[in-house]
Amino acid sequence: MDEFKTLTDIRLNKLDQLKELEINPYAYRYEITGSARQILDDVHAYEGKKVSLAGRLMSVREHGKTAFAHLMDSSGKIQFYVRKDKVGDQRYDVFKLLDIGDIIGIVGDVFITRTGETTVFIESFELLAKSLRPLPIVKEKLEEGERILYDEFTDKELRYRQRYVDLIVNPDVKEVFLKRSKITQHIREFLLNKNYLEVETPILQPIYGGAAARPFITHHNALDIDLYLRIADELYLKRLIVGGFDGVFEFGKDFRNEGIDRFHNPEFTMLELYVAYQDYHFMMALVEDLVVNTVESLTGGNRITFGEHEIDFSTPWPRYKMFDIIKQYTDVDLYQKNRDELKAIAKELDVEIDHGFSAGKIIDEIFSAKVEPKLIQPCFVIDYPVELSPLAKKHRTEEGLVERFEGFIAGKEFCNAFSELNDPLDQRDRFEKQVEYKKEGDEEAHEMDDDYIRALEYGMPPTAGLGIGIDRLVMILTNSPSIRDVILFPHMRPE
RNA sequence: GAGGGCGUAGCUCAGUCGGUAGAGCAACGGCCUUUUAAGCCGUGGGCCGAGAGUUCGAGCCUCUCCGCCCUCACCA
Repeated sequence: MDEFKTLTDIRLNKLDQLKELEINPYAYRYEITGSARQILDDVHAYEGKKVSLAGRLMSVREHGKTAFAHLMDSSGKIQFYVRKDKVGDQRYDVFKLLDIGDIIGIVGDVFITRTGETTVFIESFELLAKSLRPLPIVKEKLEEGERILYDEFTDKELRYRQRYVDLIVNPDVKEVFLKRSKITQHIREFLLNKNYLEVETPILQPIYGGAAARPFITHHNALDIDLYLRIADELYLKRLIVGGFDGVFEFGKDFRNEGIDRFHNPEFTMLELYVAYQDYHFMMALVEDLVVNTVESLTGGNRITFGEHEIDFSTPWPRYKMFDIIKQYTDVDLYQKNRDELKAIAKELDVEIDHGFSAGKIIDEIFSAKVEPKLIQPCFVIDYPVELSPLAKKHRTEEGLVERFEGFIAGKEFCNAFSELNDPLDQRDRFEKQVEYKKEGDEEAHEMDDDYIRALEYGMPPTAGLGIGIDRLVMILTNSPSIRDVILFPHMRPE
């Protein structure tokens, strides 16, 4: 065998040998009767019965003219036992040409070995797809109920670039993405049950808006115009409220041209929701309801472990006014302070700020540095400075503030919502201010959106709006320290 | 964008003071008919991330580049 240099060469040679035996190494279909999980969960019902399974060969322990092996299907791993005198000499030779990683189908009777493991004693098997690349071999041992892993596939770069391998050999990874799917499905059903309408709005937008971020730019050839990949769905969804829908939501991919770290991926999933005739108080209650419901559906309770923290989702979650909570953590009252005073306070508190920052931006910086990391248990921070929120409605009683809240869990923002600004004249003023900020060099400031103003001029009912960062929420609910652990194919530099 | 860490066999990792590249698992050959990190005997496998430099000699020292991770900054 020394003419074969690599493991893939050896497998290619086996492929040739199989073809010589007139075995198609890439079969067309295979009839199965169930899953590994079903059998393992109900051994007594299956014991002595014939089953047919298909999946990936994950381990082989040969013992002369017999072998024990594990087959893994989408539900889990199950052991099977193959014996030369059972499958026949020729087929046993074929079995020896199989490799870990091959996709095979098996037929046999369920029994329990004398060490107590549920096993399929196979009478026949079929190769369904030959694997040409060696999988990482992860071995595990059960010791006092603990699962001990040996040679676990841990290289993060390989795991993210070759997620398919990660999913094959690291069962916990699959678990996270099953949970992610359950979470979004649950949220969707929750909202549909409340009669909100799921809609789709443009990803390619001539004017981007709805958030403060730098966009990706693309080009439409036939029209010869630049378009932006959306940074938010907001302005389109509110046009739909103008159009007469009372409640709409969208699970949307947003794209922001910013740095990448363990909390940021260039494309990410945002749930946005708009409800006519409601305000931000209604929306806070809705968020509590939605999140608590989701946690319950996932865990059966209302507590979750995230890193070193125990998160308790019991409602009601505290509502902290932004200036109150800043005062609580810094002993400084920022309300009604002007920009120069705020600059001095920031310096005093050791919070770095740029020269161009507005008063609102300085307040936000102080909040982010001194308060946000402390907000471990679920809570809402409410009533933000108007400059930070060009799309939010003026506070009904507090001067200079808007009716906005952000939700925090484990020291990170996971949602943002407000009573939506529906006064077209005020909105035009706000946009004009944003345009000024932009001229002064704020790359994240809004552009003027004349069509959006036009829509508001026709009249938009009082509306409450919400955005939830789905990736962030999934991180918390799956105890994942990095956003890359909850995105199947996180962004990577090209190989 | 700045700072720190890492990159050695398919996987997980050693590699001393600069002196011929190592282990376990996987693979290959042999033995073994209820094993389970199966076991025993034997064998092969490397562009040491890439390139340049210092040196008689570089996996190791220096520089440049590439990729990943962490922290910070910007953001959700």
